[in-house]
Amino acid sequence: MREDLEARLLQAVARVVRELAPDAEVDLAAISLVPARSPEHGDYACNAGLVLAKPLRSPPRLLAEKIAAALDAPDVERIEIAGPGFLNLYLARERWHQVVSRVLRAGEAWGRSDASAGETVQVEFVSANPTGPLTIGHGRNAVIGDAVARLFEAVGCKVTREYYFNDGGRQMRVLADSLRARYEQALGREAELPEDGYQGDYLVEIARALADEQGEAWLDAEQDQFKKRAQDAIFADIESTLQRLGISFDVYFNEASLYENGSIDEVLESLRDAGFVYEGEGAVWLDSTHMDLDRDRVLVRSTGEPTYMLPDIAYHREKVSRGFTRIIDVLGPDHIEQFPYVKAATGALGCDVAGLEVVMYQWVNLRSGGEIVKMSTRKASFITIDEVLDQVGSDVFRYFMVERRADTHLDFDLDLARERSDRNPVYKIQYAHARLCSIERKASERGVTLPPIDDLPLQRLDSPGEIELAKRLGHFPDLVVHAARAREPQEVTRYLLDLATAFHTYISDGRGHRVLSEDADLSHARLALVGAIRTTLANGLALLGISAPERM
RNA sequence: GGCCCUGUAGCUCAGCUGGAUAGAGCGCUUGCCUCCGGAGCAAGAAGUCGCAGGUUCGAAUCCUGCCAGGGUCACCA
Repeated sequence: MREDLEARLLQAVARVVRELAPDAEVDLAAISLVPARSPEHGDYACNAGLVLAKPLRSPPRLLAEKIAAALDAPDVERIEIAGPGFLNLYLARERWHQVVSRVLRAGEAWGRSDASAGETVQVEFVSANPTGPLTIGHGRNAVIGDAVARLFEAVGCKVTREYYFNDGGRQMRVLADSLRARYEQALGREAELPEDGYQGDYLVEIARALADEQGEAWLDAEQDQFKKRAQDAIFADIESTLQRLGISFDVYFNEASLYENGSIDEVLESLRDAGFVYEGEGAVWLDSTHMDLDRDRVLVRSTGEPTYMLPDIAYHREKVSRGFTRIIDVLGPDHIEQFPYVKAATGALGCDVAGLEVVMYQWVNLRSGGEIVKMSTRKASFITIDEVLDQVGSDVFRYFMVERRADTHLDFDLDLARERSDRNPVYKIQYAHARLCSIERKASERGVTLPPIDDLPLQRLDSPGEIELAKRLGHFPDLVVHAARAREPQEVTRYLLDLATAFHTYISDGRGHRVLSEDADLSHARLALVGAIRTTLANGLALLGISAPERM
C-alpha cells in the first residue's frame, strides 16, 4: 500500500518538475514517504516539497501544494500542507479496514513478500571450532544469524545456513592431549594437563565416559584417536545446544577440506600470479596495501604454517563459486578486522565479491546480581548457552539476544531474563498473544463465528484505537522488508512490543472496547481485528524463532 | 600508535539510511480488578542527545577534531 502510494507520489513530483524546471537535477531518493509520527500529521508524511525547494528555487510550501494538486491517488482522502512544507496524507478509513481482511486472508503468509525474490543467500554463522561448549557469546551469533536467515526467507530469498569449522591445527592437538591427560586421570593415574591445555570440566566428563567405555584400552592410543573422540563429543554437545535453540544448518563446511583438495595452494599461487604476494621477514605477505587497505597481512608464517587468513580467503572463493547472490558472515568484533582483507583478496582472485557482507555483533556481558561478568573466550570465565537455557528457556534467550541492535554491546540481564513477570518484555508479547487466543476461545464457546472475510462488517471499527491498531498492522510487511534490508531482527522485537502494548491499551483502557457483545456486527468486526492482531504477533514471533503460546 | 564498534532519561536501549514537540522498557510517584486473562491499563516526574567546531531551510542523525568505554593489530580462530 505504501509502495503504491510512493510510486504515485513520485509521478506527481515528476510532473511538477517537468512543469517548473525540466532541467533541474532532483535527487528522487531523498524523497521519503513514511508513516506519520502522530495522528495530527495524517497517515503518511512526505518531505517532497522540502527536498525540491532548492533545485527548483521555489518555496517548499508552494511546491507541496503543486505536488498535492498533481497527485492522482484515489485512496488519499485529504492532503494537508504542514509545517515548513510537509505533505500530510490522510487515507480513507476503508483502506485501513481492508488491512484486517488482508491479514486474515494471508494467515501465516502475512508479512511475507517477494521483495527480494530471486536472491540466493548464504548465511554463515556460529562457526565455532569444536574445542568446547558454545558460550553465551556464540549464542548471540547463533540467534542473530538464524533470525537474519528467517528475515531473508520472509522476503522471498532462498537461504542456506552454513557452519564453518576447523578441526585441524594446533588447538585441536592441544585438545587431544588435554583429553588424554583427563583420561589417564579418570583411570586414577598421575597425569598433567599440557601447558595452555583446555581446563573446562566438559573434558573431564568426556574422559570419564571414555574410561568407562574403554577401560585401559586407550592408554596407547594415538593423538588422532583422542582428537576425534573429543571432537565428536564436543560437536554432539554443540549440536544439542543448537537444537535446544531450534537452529539447524544446511551445510557444515570443514576448513580441512580446503587443504585436502588443494584450494589453499591454488589460492596462494593465484594471488602470487596476480602480484599480490611477497616474501618478507621470513613470512609470506598479502600485499593488501595495493588493494586500498591500510597495511599488509601475513598469509604464511615463518614456520611455514598458514595463518587463518589464507584458508579464509580460499573459503570465500569457494562460497562465491557456488553462485550465491549474497553471502553474509555473522562475525564478532574479534573477527571483524580481518574481513576487509579477506574480501579484497578474494576479489583479487577474480571473484565477484559485491554480494559479500558482514553482520557484526558486539560482545555479550552477563549481568547477574547487579554484577557484570565480562565474557571472554580467552580467559577461563565463560558461561555456556546450556547453563542459561537451563534457567530461562529458548524463547527468553532468543528474545534477549536480538532485543538490541547487533552492533551495540549487550548486557544480558540474567535476573530479568529469569523473571516470569511483567518486567520481562518477552512475556508481555506472548501474554498479548495468549490473551487474544483466549478471546477467540471465548467467542467460540459462545457460538460466535465469523462470516466470510468479504462480508465482515469492518466499517464498525471506527474508534481511534481501532483505526490505530489497523494502521499498525498495515505497517507490518514494510517492517519486515526494512528489517531484512537492515539485517536487523531487533526492529521486529520493537514492533512486536509496540503492537502488544497497543492491543493491551485497546482492550483495557476503560473505553469499553468489549469484543463480544449483544451487537453481532460489532462483535464480528472486533473479533476479526483480534484475529488479525493475533496473526501478526504470531508471524512476528516466528521471524524470531520464538513461540506464540495459546495459554500461559 | 593504526583501524573497527559504541557514547541519547537513574538503569538498559530505540530513533525508520537529514525532518515537525527526542521515544520505549525497567525503576520511581499516584490511581484502576461486580466486566472477554492485572504477565494488564491510565496519569505523572525524569534529557545541555559525550565535548567543541563545521555543512543547510533543518543535525541525535552527515564531516573534522578531542574525550571516554569495548575490540583488534602473523607465534590464539
